[in-house]
Amino acid sequence: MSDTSESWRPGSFTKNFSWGKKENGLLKLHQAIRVGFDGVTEDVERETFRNRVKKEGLLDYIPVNFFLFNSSKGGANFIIADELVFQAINWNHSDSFDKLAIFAFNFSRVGKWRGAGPEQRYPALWARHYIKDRVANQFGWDTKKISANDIEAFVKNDPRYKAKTARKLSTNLYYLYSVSHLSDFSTNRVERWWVDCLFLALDRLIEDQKLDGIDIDGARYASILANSNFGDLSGQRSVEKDLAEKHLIALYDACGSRERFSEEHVRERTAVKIEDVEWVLANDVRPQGAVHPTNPRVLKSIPRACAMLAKYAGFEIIEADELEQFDPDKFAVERTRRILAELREQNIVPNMSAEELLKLTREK
DNA sequence: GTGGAGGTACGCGAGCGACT
DNA sequence: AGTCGCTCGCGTACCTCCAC
Repeated sequence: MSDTSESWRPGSFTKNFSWGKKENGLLKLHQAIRVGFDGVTEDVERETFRNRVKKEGLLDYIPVNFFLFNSSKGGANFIIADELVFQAINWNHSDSFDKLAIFAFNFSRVGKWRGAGPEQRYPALWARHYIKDRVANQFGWDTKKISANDIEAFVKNDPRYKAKTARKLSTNLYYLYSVSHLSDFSTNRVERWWVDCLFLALDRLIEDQKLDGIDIDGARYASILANSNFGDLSGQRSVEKDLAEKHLIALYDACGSRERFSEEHVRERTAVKIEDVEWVLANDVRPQGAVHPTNPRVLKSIPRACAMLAKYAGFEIIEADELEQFDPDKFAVERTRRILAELREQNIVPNMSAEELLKLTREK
């Protein structure tokens, strides 16, 4: 994807979406994914996905050509099960889903399928660059500066934009940004949707390379993520996010990257990584949360089977019920209390004064 | 001005026959 | 057997028009 050879094409983005009421956000995309995958987080044939979705009178092109990832196996075209699909299937529609989805759109890597032109693999480069070059780098994520006119001026003035018209594309994109809460990307805190974006970006980057016959191993996850402009595309950058990134990459790798959705793979992986593990079949099939002890905002929803692997990677597990109304501050307080109680139980008492301790920490 | 419906032109690739 | 070139159909890209 070098800059000089890039060609920005609108594709069917100048077509109308019928997203419905503005307050519903990207609900129709959420519905299309659930219907297209028939509620199962497993790769599905593109043809099957489209037929299911069309039968329900839902959108088809826009989801498959802009939001999801296409790959082929044995000559057939598939839509792969990735983080966006996992979130759509396991949680009801929410603002968080919309933010993850709009990130996927801006990330603009949707793979290949039979009959697709080469530029369709990166279908929304105009959006990707608008976010990275204009919104992140020029506006510093002051999203109030985004408007249809600004988008139009941006694409029209770029020689890489190759289409006869720009108005419809600009109004469509502006509409999409306003309904999907892009304005929340200005936060410098780590939030649930951002954590999901990171997993999604890795899913897509790895699959994109796989299309060219390149396998990416865990040691390269950090560098491919950095080269993909994930930082700029996922919102305001911050130290908290940079620190979280390291832990999340480790978690992603530990859970087996995209294999995390296959219980069979996770089971084998767990047996290899952890000795004497006892596999307990749970009645509850809902995903769980993995929290990093250094920052309870680093909370990732993971398939239930991955719990052991997440623990192995240094995360703590929280139950599906807790996940819904998880409060990071409360978690931090309770965790400290628990650790102190454990220390007390083991008769471990401080042998220095508070003043001495403070002096020690200041010198570090 | 903007979202939505419908329409059409066009390009790509599958399929097939002709020729080497 | 391999490859070249042509046709055809489908999917896609983009347009116009309409309602509000």
